[in-house]
Amino acid sequence: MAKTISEIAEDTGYSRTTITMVLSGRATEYRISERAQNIINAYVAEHGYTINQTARNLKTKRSHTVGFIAPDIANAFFARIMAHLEAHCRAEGLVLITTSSLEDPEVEARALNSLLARGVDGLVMAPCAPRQPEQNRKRGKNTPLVLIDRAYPDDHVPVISSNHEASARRITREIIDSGARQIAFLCGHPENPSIQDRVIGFYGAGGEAGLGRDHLRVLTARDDSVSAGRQMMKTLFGDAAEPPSAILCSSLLVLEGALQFFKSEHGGIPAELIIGTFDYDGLLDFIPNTVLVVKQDEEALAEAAFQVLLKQINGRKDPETARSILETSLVRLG
Amino acid sequence: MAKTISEIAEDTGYSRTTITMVLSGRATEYRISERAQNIINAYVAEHGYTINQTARNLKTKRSHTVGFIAPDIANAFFARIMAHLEAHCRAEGLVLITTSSLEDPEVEARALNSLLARGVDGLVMAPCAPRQPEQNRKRGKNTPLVLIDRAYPDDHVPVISSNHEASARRITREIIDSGARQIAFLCGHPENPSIQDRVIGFYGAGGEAGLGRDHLRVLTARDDSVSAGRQMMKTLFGDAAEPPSAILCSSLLVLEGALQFFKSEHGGIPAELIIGTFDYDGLLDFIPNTVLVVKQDEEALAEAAFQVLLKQINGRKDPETARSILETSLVRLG
DNA sequence: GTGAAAGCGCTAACAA
DNA sequence: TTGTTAGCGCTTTCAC
Repeated sequence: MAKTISEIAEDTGYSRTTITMVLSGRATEYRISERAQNIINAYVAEHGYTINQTARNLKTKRSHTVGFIAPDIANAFFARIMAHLEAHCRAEGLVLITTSSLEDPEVEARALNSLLARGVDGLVMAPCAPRQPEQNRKRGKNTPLVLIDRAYPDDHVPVISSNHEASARRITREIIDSGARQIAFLCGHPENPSIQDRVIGFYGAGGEAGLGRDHLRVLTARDDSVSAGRQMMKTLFGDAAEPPSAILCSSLLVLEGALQFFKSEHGGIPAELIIGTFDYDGLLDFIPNTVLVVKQDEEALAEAAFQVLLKQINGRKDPETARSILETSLVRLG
Repeated sequence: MAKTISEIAEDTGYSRTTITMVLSGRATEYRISERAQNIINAYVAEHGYTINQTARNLKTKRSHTVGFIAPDIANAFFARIMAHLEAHCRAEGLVLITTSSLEDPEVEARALNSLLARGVDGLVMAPCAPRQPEQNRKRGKNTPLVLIDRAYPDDHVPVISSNHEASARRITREIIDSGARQIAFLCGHPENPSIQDRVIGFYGAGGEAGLGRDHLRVLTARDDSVSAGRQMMKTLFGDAAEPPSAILCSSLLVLEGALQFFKSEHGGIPAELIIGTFDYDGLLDFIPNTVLVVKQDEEALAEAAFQVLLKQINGRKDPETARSILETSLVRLG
C-alpha cells in the first residue's frame, strides 16, 4: 500500500497537513504554494500513494461504505437490485458490502452486526423477518436503514417495495380474461408480507370475476425453491378434482419446479396451461405457453432505496418513515 | 454504535486491557478473575458493545474483508460465483465487497484502487482486460489476488477457470452428433480469452468431424448482450447461403437475442434448431428445442478461488502461480 | 491478575 | 502559506 502521508512528509520536508491538503485536492483552498504542490505531486507520481481509508474512517467516523443484506444474492431479483445499488454507490464514491441472510433471522442478525461493527454509513436490507426490538437497540437508531421489497408491518423505517397486491390483482384478472377458470397460486415462503399481499390481490381479482375458492387454490411451501414448486404441484394434483388451467408462481424457482413436475409426471407442459409469474427472466419468452409476468422495476427500487438512504446519510435525519410503493408492469409473452 | 472499550473501562473501573481481554474471549488465557469477567459481562449485557472494526483494522492491519470485482454482478454466472464466495467468506468471518467493472478497464482499475485503499485482505477478480504492469506496481505485490474465469496470457497470478476449450469441443461434438451440419457460434466480447478458447474447441471438434469453414461460422460482437445476439443473427441471415441447423451461444444474453431474432423475424424458433449455450438457466429446460448446455461449476470455481486466496492471506505466500482448470458438465435438455 | 502506554495513518483546529 | 498537535478506538508489550 505504498507510502503513507507521514513518509511523504518526511521525504519531501513538508508537514503532514500540507501533504494531506494537496493529496485531497484542497491545495488551492488552503493556499498551498505552487512549488509545494509540484514537489509533492512529483513525489507521489514517482513513489505512488494509496490513502489508508481505514485510518481516514477512524478519524472521520465515516466509512464510505453501505451494506446490503438480502435473503439470497444469487437470486436474479436481488442480484439485479444489488447491481443497481452498487452502481449508485460507485457514482457517489461509496462501496457496497453485500451479504446473504439465507432467509434465516439469525444469520441476518449476525450480518447486521458485522456491518454495523464495520461502521457502514447506511444499510439497505430485504428483511427475512420482522425486525426485533433488540436489533433496533443495537443500532442505537444511528445507522441509516432502509428496507426494500418486503414491508413487515411493524417497521418504523422507510420501506421501498413494489405494489404487490395491485400487481397480483392485475395479473390474476389477465389470467382470467385469457380464459382460465382453475387457477393455482404457488407460493414459497408464505410469511413474507409481499407474498401475503399477492394472495390478497389474487383472491380479490378472482372474487370480482366470480370465481370462488373452488376455482382459486393457494398452495404454500416453507421455502422458495425448485423442489418446493415441484412439491406444491404434487399436492395440487393429489387432491384437485380438476387440473389447473393456469398456475401463478411467486418466483422463478417455484415456476421452474412446477414446470419440472409437468415434464416429468405428465410428459410435458399442457399447451393450454397459462403461466403467471412475479419474476422476469429473458427466457420466459421462449416457452410455448402463454406467459404473463409481473415485471418489477429493480432499477427503480434500487434507486429509490438509495436516494432515501443517501438523504439520511447526508444528515437530513427527518425520519420521514416514508413507504414508497412502486408500480410494476405486466408483460404478456408467448 | 454503543459503548467503546474506554467507556466500559471507565464505568467498570477496570483497565482497557482487561476489557479487551474479556471481550475478545481471551479472559482465561490472560487469567482475568471470575469477578472481573462477571462485572464486565454484566455491564456489556446491559449497555451493549459493538467492536469498532475500523479501529481494530487500523491497529492490526487486517480488515477481514475480501474484494470481488466482476464485469457484471447481475449476470447469473457471476452472481452465483459471488454468492458462493460470500458464503465462504461468512464462514471465515470475512466480509465480501463486490464491485462491477462493466467490462471497462478504467472502471476496473478504479475499483481495484478503491478496494486496495480499504485494505482488503484479498481480492478475487474476473478481469476484463490483461493486467497492466502499473496495476501490479500499485498493488506492491502485497495484497493476495486470484483471478477467476478468465485467464489472460500474461497473468503471473493464480487463475481458476473452467476448461473452456474442452467444453466447447465436447458440446460441438454433441451438436454434430445430434445431426447439425451448419453451426453458428455467436460470441460476445471476443477478446475474452475464455471465448477464444471456446472458438478453438469449436473449430477443433468441427474439423475432426470433417466440417469445414463453410459449415462452421463464428460470429462476434463487441459486447455480450441481448442486442448483440440479435445483431449477429441478422448478420448471419444476411449472408448465409444455408440457415444454421444449430446455434451455439457464448452466453445466455446472446442466446436470448438470437431467439428473439427468430421469434420476431421468422415467426418462431425452427423446431429442429439445435441450441447450445455456455450458461445454465433453469428455464432452458422448457424451450421445446433440443438444448445442450455446458454447465460451469460456479460453486467449485468459487471454492477453489477462495481456498487459494485464503492460503495466500494466511501467510503461505508461496506464489504457486497455479492455474486450476475445472471440469464442466454437459447437459442435454428438451 | 491488572494496568500504563505507545502507536496504527489520518484529519482538522489552531498556531505561527 | 505551512507546521504542530491532539486525538479517532483499538491491540499488545511490558511492567507492576
